[in-house]
Amino acid sequence: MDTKRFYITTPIYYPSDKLHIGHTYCTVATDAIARYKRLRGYEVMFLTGTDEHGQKIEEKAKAAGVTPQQFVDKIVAGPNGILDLWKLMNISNDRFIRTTDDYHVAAIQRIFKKMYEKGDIYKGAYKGKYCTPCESFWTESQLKDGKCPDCGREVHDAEEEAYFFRLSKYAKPVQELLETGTFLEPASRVNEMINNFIKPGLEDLCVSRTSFTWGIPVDFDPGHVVYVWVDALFNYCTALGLLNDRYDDFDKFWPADVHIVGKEIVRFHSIIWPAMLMSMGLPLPKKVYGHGWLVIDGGKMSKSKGNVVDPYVLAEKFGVDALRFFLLRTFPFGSDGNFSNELLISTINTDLANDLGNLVSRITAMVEKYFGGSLIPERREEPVDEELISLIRQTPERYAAQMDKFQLHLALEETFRLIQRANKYIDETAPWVLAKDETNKPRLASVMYNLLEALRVALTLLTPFIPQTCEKAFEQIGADESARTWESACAYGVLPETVTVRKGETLFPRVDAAKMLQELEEAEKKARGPQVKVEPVLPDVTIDEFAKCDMRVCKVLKCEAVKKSKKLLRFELDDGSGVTRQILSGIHEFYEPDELLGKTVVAILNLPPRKMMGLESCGMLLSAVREVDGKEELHLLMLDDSVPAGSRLC
RNA sequence: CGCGGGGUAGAGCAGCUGGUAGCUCGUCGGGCUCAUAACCCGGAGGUCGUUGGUUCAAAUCCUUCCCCCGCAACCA
Repeated sequence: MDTKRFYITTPIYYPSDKLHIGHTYCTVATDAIARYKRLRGYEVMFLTGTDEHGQKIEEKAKAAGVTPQQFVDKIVAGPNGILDLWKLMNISNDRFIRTTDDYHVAAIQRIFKKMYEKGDIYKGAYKGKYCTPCESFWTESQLKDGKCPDCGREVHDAEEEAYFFRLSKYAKPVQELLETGTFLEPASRVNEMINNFIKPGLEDLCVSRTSFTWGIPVDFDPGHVVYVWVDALFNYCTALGLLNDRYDDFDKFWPADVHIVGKEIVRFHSIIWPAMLMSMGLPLPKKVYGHGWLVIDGGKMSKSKGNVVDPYVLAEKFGVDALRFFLLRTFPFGSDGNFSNELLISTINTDLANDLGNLVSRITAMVEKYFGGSLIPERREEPVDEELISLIRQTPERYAAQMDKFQLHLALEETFRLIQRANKYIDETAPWVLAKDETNKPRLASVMYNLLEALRVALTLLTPFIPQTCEKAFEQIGADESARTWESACAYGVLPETVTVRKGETLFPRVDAAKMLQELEEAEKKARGPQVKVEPVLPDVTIDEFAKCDMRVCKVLKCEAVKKSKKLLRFELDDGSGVTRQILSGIHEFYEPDELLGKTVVAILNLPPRKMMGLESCGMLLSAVREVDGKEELHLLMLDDSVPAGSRLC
């Protein structure tokens, strides 16, 4: 019999910016499913990657003064980039595709040409509203008050030559696909697609652009680049080797078992994607699953609101497994979830520290205390054991039923029911009472064994979610590799009779909520950048009063530290008069004398001379000053060296 | 009438193929002391957004209105 195979994907993310907790959520969920399938014995292909072309990246790169390739390289492969993030989050993807990879580029050109030769891609004119200064096309609906949404200026009708995909041709089969079967889940998303997009009629889709160049060139028509649809969606196939020889398992893994996607791109995956596959004569993926979003205070996370949550900060503070667990335990996978630090902390404390971590801790402690670490083979069963044992037996099946529906939070709920039952069982059997009488040893051994078995099964089920912790905990309860399989999770009595435990480090320390919230706030403040305190504007002065200040450009002829002074520097300046002027300035904290030699600075000359540290200062150098995070910062005002000494400021 | 989702105990959510309203946190009280001040048991707290209807029976089906959120060509 063939090995059971499972192909699962995340979206390929757009690296125009650092990824946030929402991307992490999606990837972690996909990872848990992939790990679960491996546990179940499937040969899994888990793909993730990045969608690196497009106008936005071209613009961002330009603004940053680098090439688009350099720009995406940094975000994808640079320090704290996307690859690093997935490594940190312990993501077990088998492959990572970048749409700038050579094999993908070449394959997309072939796919585009194939669809063109078939007649499903044709050349036409893209009509829209054009903003000349922004060099951008907009649709009617994108306009803001009839004007360019970017710059607010007038737009005019324009058209450009472009290639179109005959999406309209596939409207009917796509509708049937959505209406019958379970292609798109959760089911609530189906109505949205049909009412919103299919019923009003599917228009042909613009699949090339000439307005920017950062994309895959249409090889038979210079000037055109392939637009996102064909480029990005087909990644799921090229990464397996479709029309390229980098990989060779397209036949093995295609069609995909499930594309996990965010709800905002459900449309592309449930309408455009199947249509394009139909055009190519390829089998359709078995399922598209649109998960919900993490929202904050009921509103969307966004840069402009400044409420974007950084996964690095959270992983560092709470640990990777705790973060993974929280994301998947707390929120129903299909719908939106309200993210908050308070909820994160309370989930960690309740489930991971109090229930799971503490259970491991109390059981291993008892086995060590009462048996010196290894159980005796003698047993004495009692009726009270029945309930626990029967739950141990039932849980894997219930868990699997939920996992197979991608109801990750419910699968975890089932698992924690077992963990809670085990905690209760300790109360029911009161091992510390049994331990007082030697003759109860066999009974005590039974109780401990049942508890260890409950833990073993629970840990196996948790492995896809918190792999690192489970490994540690398995060690502690004396479960070797063979006792960590799915098959053994479905059985009772797998651990050896005289199993040896070893109490280890605390798996999940309780989090001090008040302290942690404060730390997070500080970390966020730091991430947000320094807080600059700006002084209020002073009361008005008249132009005449201002004109009394004689501010002039000076050249630094000599600069040295004043002896015994921490702050003072002594300057000899050329103020244009021909006579050297001496000024003292308290800026030694910010500048060393050498670096100021020869600089062009500005000074007020007509202040009355003043003595400092026994030296006379004839004027004052001007600096830009402000308070950052409670500390004063200063920049000496310096001009271009081409400005001659003696020039007056007015 | 653009489309979709949602309004259920102090907070966050489940229930919604109709039949005495559940879960987690918090709160109050009790138990236990093996354990990460953890664990176990119990109590209090809800006219299930609003209007009308179907039914022996509605949070659950239909209807009126109100409020919140998202989407509306590419932010998971």
